[in-house]
Amino acid sequence: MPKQTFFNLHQDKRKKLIESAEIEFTRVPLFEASIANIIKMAGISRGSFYQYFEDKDDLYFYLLEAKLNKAKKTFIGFLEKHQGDLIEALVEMYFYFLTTLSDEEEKNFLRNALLYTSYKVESSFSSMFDTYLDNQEFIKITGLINRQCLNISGDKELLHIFKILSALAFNNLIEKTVKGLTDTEAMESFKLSVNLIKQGIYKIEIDRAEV
Amino acid sequence: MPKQTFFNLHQDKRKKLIESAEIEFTRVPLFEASIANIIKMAGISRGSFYQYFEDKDDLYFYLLEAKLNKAKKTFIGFLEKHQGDLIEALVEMYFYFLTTLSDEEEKNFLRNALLYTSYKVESSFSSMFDTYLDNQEFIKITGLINRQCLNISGDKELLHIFKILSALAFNNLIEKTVKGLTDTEAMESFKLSVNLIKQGIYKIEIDRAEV
DNA sequence: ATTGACATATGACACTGTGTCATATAGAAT
DNA sequence: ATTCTATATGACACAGTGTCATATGTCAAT
Repeated sequence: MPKQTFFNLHQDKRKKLIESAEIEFTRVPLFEASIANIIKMAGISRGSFYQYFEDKDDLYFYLLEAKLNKAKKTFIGFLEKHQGDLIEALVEMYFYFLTTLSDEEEKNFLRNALLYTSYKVESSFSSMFDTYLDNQEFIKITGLINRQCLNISGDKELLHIFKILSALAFNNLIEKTVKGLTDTEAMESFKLSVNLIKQGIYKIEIDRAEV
Repeated sequence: MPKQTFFNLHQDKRKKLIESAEIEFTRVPLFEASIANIIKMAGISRGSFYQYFEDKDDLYFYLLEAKLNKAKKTFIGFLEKHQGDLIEALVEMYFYFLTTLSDEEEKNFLRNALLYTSYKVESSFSSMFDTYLDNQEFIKITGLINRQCLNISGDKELLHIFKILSALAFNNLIEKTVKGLTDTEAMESFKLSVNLIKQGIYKIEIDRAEV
């Protein structure tokens, strides 16, 4: 978390610093990003940077967290829109990432985050549930979900389904990025996977009721 | 890929270098690893290092690739053992990672790889299929798989199922690592997810035959 | 308006690390 | 012995990080 000094900063200065950081982290992934570039762009001194942040990571994860929180809000919106259908919401979320976020800069920031800190990105997203076990946000989200269409017996299964689906979404995004698939190809691939998961991958002839 | 000079090296020297690199990459992830440490341990000069490898990444991914190839071979073994049951093979593979690989050093190397270059690790593993489309290895693997118990219509679906399952396995491994779960907890979590995928997550009352 | 106390700003610096290059050495082939 | 080629070396130029002594700004109290 940035230090208090950073939050005391005049809005303009803070904004310029954030923008400079975004440019740098869009250009290259975290480990290649240089503080020198950021402070040059923002027009502040090296010493000041360390008044505001612990180090490069501090700034980076602050930015990333903000973007992820925005994404989570968007997701909750989709959940409401689809009357709690988790899968429909996730499919639309995936689509949203592919298209609405198709602004090149934003995309490259995401790409750098996904490839080099995927575990942070994904665990932040998929832990939307289990980190907020006690607060309103958790209740809000789980309350939204329509459980009737899901083959689950309790909260534990619900959590797992959410994890499976977000794992799938993130892995598809990474695959798209690495292989340079088009949006359409990525979307189709994702839908195919989701359908397989919906139906179940094991062939069984008997009536599902016995499960 | 290391340069020819590296492969021309006397076996002892090469082995010592590899071991030194493993120690360093076990200590810290790629981006924090230092060539200085590796050459100090291996007792070679800085210049020599650059005779053998393009850079740090070159050495790292050479080691990683070797470990992944070993893992792939192990997986094929499990596939044979379980008469082509993809899921049983993967569950055992996951178990193998958790236990057989429980030697602390090896584990930390894996941890560093998973957290910071997960996309490389996973795409290397899950592309076991689609990168070898033409060669014997592909035929060997797909030939091994028992399709009768899978709810698929062709190779495309098979590929997706494999991707889904490996995404799940890797994400579970990462979750275990990040959250510090015990082997048992991780195994249970993985099995729960796998069962959900087997059965399908959508509740349907009708006979599956109509799908 | 001056003082003092505190917050903020600065860039030189010590340090660690990378990749290169001119030079040295070894080995094999003739 | 000589020449040719492969390999070895560490000093060096460069780039980056985090720190610190010092400077500057701010503002409340007198």
